[in-house]
Order: sequence, then structure tokens, then C-alpha cells
Amino acid sequence: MQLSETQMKFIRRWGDMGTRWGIPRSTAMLHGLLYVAQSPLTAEEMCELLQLARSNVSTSLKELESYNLVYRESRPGDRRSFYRAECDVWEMARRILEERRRRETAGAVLAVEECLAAAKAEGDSHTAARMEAMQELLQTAENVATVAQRYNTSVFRRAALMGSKVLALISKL
Amino acid sequence: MQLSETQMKFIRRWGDMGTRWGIPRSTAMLHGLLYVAQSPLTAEEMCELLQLARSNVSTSLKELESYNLVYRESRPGDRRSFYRAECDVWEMARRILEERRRRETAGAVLAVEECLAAAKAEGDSHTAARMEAMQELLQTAENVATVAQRYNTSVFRRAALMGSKVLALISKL
DNA sequence: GACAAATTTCTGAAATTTCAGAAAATAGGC
DNA sequence: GCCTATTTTCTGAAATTTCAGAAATTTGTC
Repeated sequence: MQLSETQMKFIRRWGDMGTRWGIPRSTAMLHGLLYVAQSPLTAEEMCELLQLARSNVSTSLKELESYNLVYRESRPGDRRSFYRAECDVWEMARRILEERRRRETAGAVLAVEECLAAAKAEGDSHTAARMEAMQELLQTAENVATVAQRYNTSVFRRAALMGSKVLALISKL
Repeated sequence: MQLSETQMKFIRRWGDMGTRWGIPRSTAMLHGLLYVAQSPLTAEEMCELLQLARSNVSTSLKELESYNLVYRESRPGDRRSFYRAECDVWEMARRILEERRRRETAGAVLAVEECLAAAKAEGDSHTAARMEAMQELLQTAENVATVAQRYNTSVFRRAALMGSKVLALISKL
């Protein structure tokens, strides 16, 4: 496989965006590469195309797999793994949302819960109230994200596209 | 001002969460401190309470102000600034959403736009299609976030709380 | 407008993160 | 079941980020 000028540009940009989103540049670049690739690639090919160390590619692909953003496929008579990305952008968004919920929001909910209990035990009503408010926010975010997972991609897409209309509607309730 | 056991625990936890969300620990801790504080604090007091360097507090507060999560107030006959946090959690969420949109999504939209143009110019229809799909996703995220800004906090809260119901509804369309 | 309190910016040190190279483990084909 | 291609893990070096201390700037009062 050979990358076009444009593809390379996208991959670089995607890598840059990644760093802003807290994703290592090389991980984001690999994701970008698989997103624009027309056929599955081997790890070796990716090293070549992006000039990354084999170890780095291995670790980054594993991370992407843990987000369910990249699949690994095997082919008969070939012991190498072939990788391809989830290219339905809505499905992609859904999976990122789910993983972030799991890794980031879920932990926060627990932490605040613990603090709320401590505040009550201490009889600190001011702090308890603050913890309760924060808990409501985190729980709601958690709920929205969880429910979103239940629906299929086209629903997710429609929900997002309708977001503004829905908000407008709700503002009149 | 004196911090209770619970408050200190929350502040530390909040700092930990911050690092997961890409926010420096000391910045997140200051935000946590102001969130649980019962009255506005001076920078000096915050140094004392959290054992941070004055310079660090200054920089972090400025960052929090840029997210509109912290206000600065002045008092007559006192040249120091007094800081307090936005403590309405829904308003807080709205402001974070807006800043992240501005800093993270907006740039991605432009980058992909540029790549889409390049792909078309190159006659690379495969890449162009991928860019268009990505553009749709980013634009929608951008739109939802932008529209959400227009409504007041209670609408934002209600919208989030209703999220699951709305999704369920849409799934039937 | 001078002075002092308060804040911000600058600089570099410490800690963390990212990533390459080498060594170890795994796995598929014969 | 052995052999080797492939992948993963381990280690440390390079880059980045975070943050303290010092110096510079700003701000408000007199």
C-alpha cells in the first residue's frame, strides 16, 4: 500500500488532534491511517508507512483495540494479523463515548460518592450538598452515555443530528 | 479558612480525576477547593491550603478563568482579588462543553475540511468520502454543543436528565 | 506620581509521558 | 512438537509537561 499526499496530511493532522485530546500522537496517527486505508494492513506495513517503531505500533494498536476502534483479522496461511478500523463514524463516536464513560466518568462517580458519605458522616452539610449536586451531574452524564449505548448507530446518529431540535423542544416544556 | 477532612479528600480526588481528563493536578485541585469553599478565597490562602507555589496558583486560576469556571472579585479597600467558583454544576458543565468545543472540535473541523478539499483536488474519491463522513460527525458535535449554549442552565439540566427518554423516543421515529 | 502589595511572567528543575530498541514470549505452519 | 515469523513486554532515552522560585510587571492607595 502507498499513501497519497492527502492521506498523509490527514494522518498528520489527526495525530495533532490526538495530542489535544490526550491521545498519544502515534496512536492517533495509526488510527488515522487505518481510517483512510482501503484495505486491512499489517503492523509491519504501518511501521513502514508512518516510520514508527514496531513496539510502538504494537502497543498503540492494543490501545485502539481496547477502545474497540480497531479490529484484528487473521487470514488462512498467513500468521500475521491484519488490522482495520471501525470506519462508520457514528459507531466510532459511540464506542469512544462508551470507553470514556467507563474509564473517566465511572471513577468520578465513585469518588464523589465516597466523599458524600464522608461529608454526611462528618455532619458537614455544606460539603454534602456540593457533593450531591456534583453527583447528580455525573450520574446524569453516566446515564445518558449508558443509554446511548443501547441503541444502534443510526439511532445514535439521528439523535445527534436532532440534538438542536430536541433542545429547542425541551426549552419549551 | 480551614479545610475539613472530607473537603481535603474531595480536593485530592478531584485533582486525580483532573489528570485523567487532561487537566493538571494543581489546576483541578484549585477548582475543587473553590467548589467546596464556603466563601471566596484569595490566591495566598489557596497557596497555604493546598501547599502550592504562588506562581502555580496564579497560572492555574487564569486557566480556570479562561474556562469561565472561576470568577475574580474585588473588594473595596482591599487590593487582593477574591476568587470563587461557578458552583451550579449544570452551568459548569455547559461552560466546559463550550470551551472544549471551541478549543478541540473547532480545530478538527477545519483540519478535516482542508483534507477534504485536498482529496477532491487530488481526485481521491475514497479519501474524500472518508473525510466527508468525518466532517458530518464533527459538524454535528459542533452544532449540538453550539445550540446547547443558547439555552439556560435549567434547560441544559432538563435536556441532560431527559437524555435517555429522548433517545428512546427517537429510536421509534 | 511614588511606594508597596499583589499578580504575572520567566526560567529551569522535577516528574511524567511517549516512544525506540532489544529481549522475551507467543503462535502458526510444517 | 520444533522452528521461525510475529507479537508483546521490558528497559531506558528523549520529549513534553508540570510546577516552584526568582524577577518583572501591574495595580491601587496615599
